[in-house]
This record gives sequence, C-alpha cells and structure tokens, in this order.
Amino acid sequence: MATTNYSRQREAIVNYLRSTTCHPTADTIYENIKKTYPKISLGTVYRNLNLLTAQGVILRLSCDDNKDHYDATTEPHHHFFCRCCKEVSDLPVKPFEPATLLGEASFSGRIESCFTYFQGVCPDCMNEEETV
Amino acid sequence: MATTNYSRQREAIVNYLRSTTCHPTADTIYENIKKTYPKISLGTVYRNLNLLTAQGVILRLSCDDNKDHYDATTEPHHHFFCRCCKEVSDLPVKPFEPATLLGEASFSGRIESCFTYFQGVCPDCMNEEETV
DNA sequence: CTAAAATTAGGAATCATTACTATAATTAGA
DNA sequence: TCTAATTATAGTAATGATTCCTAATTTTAG
Repeated sequence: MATTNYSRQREAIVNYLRSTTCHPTADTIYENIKKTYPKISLGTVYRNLNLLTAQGVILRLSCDDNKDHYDATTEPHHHFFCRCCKEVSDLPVKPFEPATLLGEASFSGRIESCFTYFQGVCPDCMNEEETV
Repeated sequence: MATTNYSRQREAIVNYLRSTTCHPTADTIYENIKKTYPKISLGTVYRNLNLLTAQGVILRLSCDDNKDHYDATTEPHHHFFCRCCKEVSDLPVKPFEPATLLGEASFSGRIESCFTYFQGVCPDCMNEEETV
C-alpha cells in the first residue's frame, strides 16, 4: 500500500486554504500557489486536492457552477452560494445534526455526511443591483 | 423577448423526468429519450434542461460526481447521494424551512433557496459490500 | 550517502457542457 | 388551409474542468 510522503506543494495548498475565508476552486488555488512555487503544475494541485479530500483534511464542495470548491474547515457548517458572483461563503451557524434533519424517516442506507447549502444573492451583489 | 414554442422533445424530457424516481444526468436522459426520438441530439437535451431549470419546471442538482442531475419534483425535499453508485435518491422527509435552518444568524444577503443533501452508501451498495 | 519509493512538471487525453449553423418544426395571421 | 416569421432542432465543433501519463525530481529509510 502506498504511503504518503511530505511535499512542499501539498503543504502550501493546505496553508493557502486555511488562510482564506472563501472556498476557492482548483484554478484559483493554482494561481495563488504559483506566487510561491512558480513551476507548480495544475495536475499537482488537482492530485493533492483529491488526496487531501480523501484523507478528510479538506472538504470538496459541489455548487452550481460546475467547478469544485475547496474548504479547509472540516467541522460541520452551512454554506452560501451566490448565483451572481459564484462565490461560496460560510454561514456562521451551528448546523443541526443529520439525525435531526432526517427526522422520522426510515432509511436503510448508511449516512456518512450531511450538508446544507443556501443559494441566493450575496450582500456585495445586492449592492451592485441597487446602484445599477 | 423570445417566446417559448412547444416542442415534442422538450415534452418528452419532462415526461421522462416525471416518470422516474431517480435523478438522472443529461446523458442518461439523452439515452432514454433516444428510444422514442432516435434523432434527438445531446445539445437539444442540454438546451431544454437549461430552459426548464430557468423556468422552475425542474431542479438541477449538483452532487459530487461532476455531473448535473435533474429532478422533476420541485417541492422542497432532501436528497441522498451514494458515493459508490453515484446515484441520487429522494429522502421522504419534509425539510425544515430555510429560516429554521439558518437559526439566529444575521445574514444581509438574499436567500432564495436552501438545499440539504446527505451522503453515504445506499442500501443496494451496502448489500454488495457484504456479499463481496 | 544511497537506493527505493513517492511526487512532480508538463503536456496530452477525457468528459461534461456549450456554441454554432443550416435545416426543420411551430405559430400567428390572411 | 397556406404562408411567412420565429423558434427549435440535429449535427458537429469548441470550450473548460479534471484526469491521466511519463520522465525527471524529491523524499525517506537505512
């Protein structure tokens, strides 16, 4: 079985994700890591994002823009997706337990995670609507 | 402003979506509509799915498989995504209102919709795990 | 220091989705 | 019903996100 070696590029990816409050896409992460490691390749970013997601170090978020977003905060929390600027942000609320959300439903599968997201227009984009 | 004309292909797409309990992808829809309209093109399927989504006739679901899934049931309900077979199913529970889920959080944007999904292993795939 | 194993850069390939265009279907009105 | 304008379609090319491949580099254990 393959073990996991250290890599500077992977460390930089995690550090970058932990340093930002938004939930960037692979391409945004790539552009930012390039400032420190100009020769990093996009394939490396994707491979490490997949690895870190599999390890549970980061979360992959599927939104409505057909691009994966990544989040270094792994404790359960809500997300808000703006349909104008396509950015994802956190909502500062402690979510309900999956069992509470499921209610009385009988489900014979295995539930491993549960994720609520809100969609609409973010404060910034609402301001732009008004001024136009 | 462009008006919308009737089209048999679009009607077939809606009928197919309403006839199935799973939430198929564009490609699956395409393969099924082809049984009735062998000459339908994939572009037509995508264009109509986008139109129907914009009209609110159907819902587009973003899951973890980088493919959009479509759902003809537009009343709020929960979804379950199986990480093994990548299928999406409905959970028969009446969801909480967005306001309840948001709790006491102050959010100055506009929330238009809210969507909870559960992830894990579906009953069928759990059976396969056991027998292997 | 060295050799084996893991990771990388770079680029090609894949897959879902969108864009383009000439032809066909739909619709409103005579 | 016939016709002309409009809208939708089929087929194909293009796009964009993600994955795959391989030789070269980095990491690691001894």
